[in-house]
Amino acid sequence: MNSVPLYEAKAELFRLLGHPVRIRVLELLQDGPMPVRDLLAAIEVEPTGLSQHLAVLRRSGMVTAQRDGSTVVYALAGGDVAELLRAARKLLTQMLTGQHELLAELLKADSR
Amino acid sequence: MNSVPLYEAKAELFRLLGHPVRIRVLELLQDGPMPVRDLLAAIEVEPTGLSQHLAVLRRSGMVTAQRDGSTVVYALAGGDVAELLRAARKLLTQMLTGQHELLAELLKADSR
DNA sequence: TACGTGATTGCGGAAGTTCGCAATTCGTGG
DNA sequence: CCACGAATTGCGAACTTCCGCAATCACGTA
Repeated sequence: MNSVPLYEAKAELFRLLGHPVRIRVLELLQDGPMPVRDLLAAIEVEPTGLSQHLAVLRRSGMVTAQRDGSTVVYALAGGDVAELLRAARKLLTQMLTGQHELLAELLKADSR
Repeated sequence: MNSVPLYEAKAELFRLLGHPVRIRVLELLQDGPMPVRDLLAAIEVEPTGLSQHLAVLRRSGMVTAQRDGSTVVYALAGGDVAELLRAARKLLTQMLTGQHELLAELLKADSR
C-alpha cells in the first residue's frame, strides 16, 4: 500500500487545482452543494467545458455528483478544501508584497 | 492594478506546484537555503531538468537564487509555503480516508 | 412513443509541458 | 590563458491538456 510517494500525490493534487474553472467550481461549492445549472450561470464557460472540468474533479475524488431529477448536483467530498485555498490566497498576497518591497529597495538604491 | 482575477492567480500558483520535482525542491528549501548541488544529490533528476524547474520557480517569484563562488544557492522567497504544503497533505489524507469509508459502506451494503 | 432540456462523452486540432542532448555562461585553479 | 566543474539556456521530440463541435445519454412531459 502507499506505493506513491507523498510528494507525487501532492503534485498531482496541485495539478488538479491548476485551472481557473476548477478553482471557481471549488470556491462555489464551499457554500454548499450546487446544481450544474447554477455553476454554469456563475462561471464563464461552455456547458461542455464545465462538464469536462467537473469530470476531472470527480475522478480525483474531490467532489461528488448525484442526480436529482433531470439536474445533477455537485458537492465537495469531505476534505478541507477551504483551508488549502486560504493558504494559497495568503501565499499569493505575501509574494506580491514581497515583490513590492523588492521594488522599493531597488528604487531607493537607484536614487542614491 | 490587480487586473488578474484572484482565482486565475490561484490556478497559476497551483499549476506551478503541479510537478513532483518542484514540490521536492520547495520541501527541501523549507529547512533553509541550499545550493543546487545538494538539491541535485537529494532529488532524482538530471541537472538540466532541475535547472529548468528551478527557473520556473524563480520566474514565479517563489524562490530566489544567488551565486556564491561557483555554486548557486536557492532559498524560499518569503511566503509561507509550508502552510500550503501542510494543507495539501491534510486534504490528501482526508480524501483517502473518505474513500476508505466509502469502500467500507459499499462492502457492508454488498453483504446484506 | 416522441420531444425538449440538462448534462455528459467522444473526438480532433491547437497550445502547452516535460525531458534530454548539445552548446553556452560563469567562476576557480593549474 | 586554458581547462575544468557548476549551472543554465536553446532546441526538438514525445506527451499531455484544453476547448469546441457533434453525438449521446438521462429524465420529465405532452
